[in-house]
Amino acid sequence: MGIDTLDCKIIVQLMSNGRGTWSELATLLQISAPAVAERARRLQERGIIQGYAAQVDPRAVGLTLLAYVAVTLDRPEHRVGFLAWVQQTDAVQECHHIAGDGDYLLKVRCRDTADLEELVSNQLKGLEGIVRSRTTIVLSTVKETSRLPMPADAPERNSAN
Amino acid sequence: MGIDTLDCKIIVQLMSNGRGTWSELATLLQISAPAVAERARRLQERGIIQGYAAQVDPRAVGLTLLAYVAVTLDRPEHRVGFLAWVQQTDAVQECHHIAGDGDYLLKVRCRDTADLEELVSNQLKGLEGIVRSRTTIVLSTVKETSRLPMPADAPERNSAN
DNA sequence: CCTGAAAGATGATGGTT
DNA sequence: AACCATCATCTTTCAGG
Repeated sequence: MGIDTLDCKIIVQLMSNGRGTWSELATLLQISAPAVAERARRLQERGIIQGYAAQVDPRAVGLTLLAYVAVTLDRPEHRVGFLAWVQQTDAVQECHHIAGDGDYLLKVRCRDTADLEELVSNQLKGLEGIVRSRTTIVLSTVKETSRLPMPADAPERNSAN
Repeated sequence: MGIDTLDCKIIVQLMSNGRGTWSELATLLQISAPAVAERARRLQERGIIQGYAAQVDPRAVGLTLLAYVAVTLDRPEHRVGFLAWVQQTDAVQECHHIAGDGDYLLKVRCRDTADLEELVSNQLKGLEGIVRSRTTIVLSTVKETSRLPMPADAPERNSAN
């Protein structure tokens, strides 16, 4: 579970330029390219770096509608079916468990309100145990980044020089 | 504004394997590597692919707390200061405009409740024009992907074979 | 973690339909 | 106009230190 200063810098860099070459990073961090490659490989092996992804503009691929759906389940035994639906439904980008015993918050992306209606009114509300769902439509997105706050937030545990 | 079938396949692939080589993609799509590289380059040039990013496990870098904060502003003239704060604050990963005239939804990541308190009670509520803020703490995350739903959702406009 | 060499990927050029 | 093939250059990878 140790992440030193160098790992941190590698992570920060790869979060904003995930396709940069090891050589670039190497010159930036003043170490050799194989060292960077090895560290990046190990970070991924340890699950700290989970993967690399192209960041795509949703509107460019027809996904103009973004919404948050707060869902309330009545009983724990209905969770399984709900969670299975969440996993297999691509329009659901995120699902967070938020409250006492049956509240979830979904981030949903689709083309238009017709798609959203199909998703919420037909699919979601058709599941067992859905007590209530409140949908909040996003009018515009001011900021949306996958970069995690790291500068002063994650103090290094090892500072091996 | 045209995205054909090939572009779609490239996008889908790069969303789940953003560091794959052009050669790999080329053999997968049955075309040459330079063709893939050229298309990927143009997709990025057109802003459809906005960049590439390493996906990092937040908990591995000490970010164990995730929260959503719903903010209400009183007047439009206070928006500017608020939005500036949002942009410069790394802990705010997302900011969506959601309602009538002054409602925003923030996705906030930090280490613990102390950090969250500093962020919401000291920084956010210290801004001009903040009427109300309701914080929802996430207990656990069931699903969180940056992959956009594309399979049947974005029908190709050109299907040049 | 570094150096060096082999294997591979990228990027540019010219040619093809 | 888009794609393919080839070659020069750069990067990655693997050896050994």
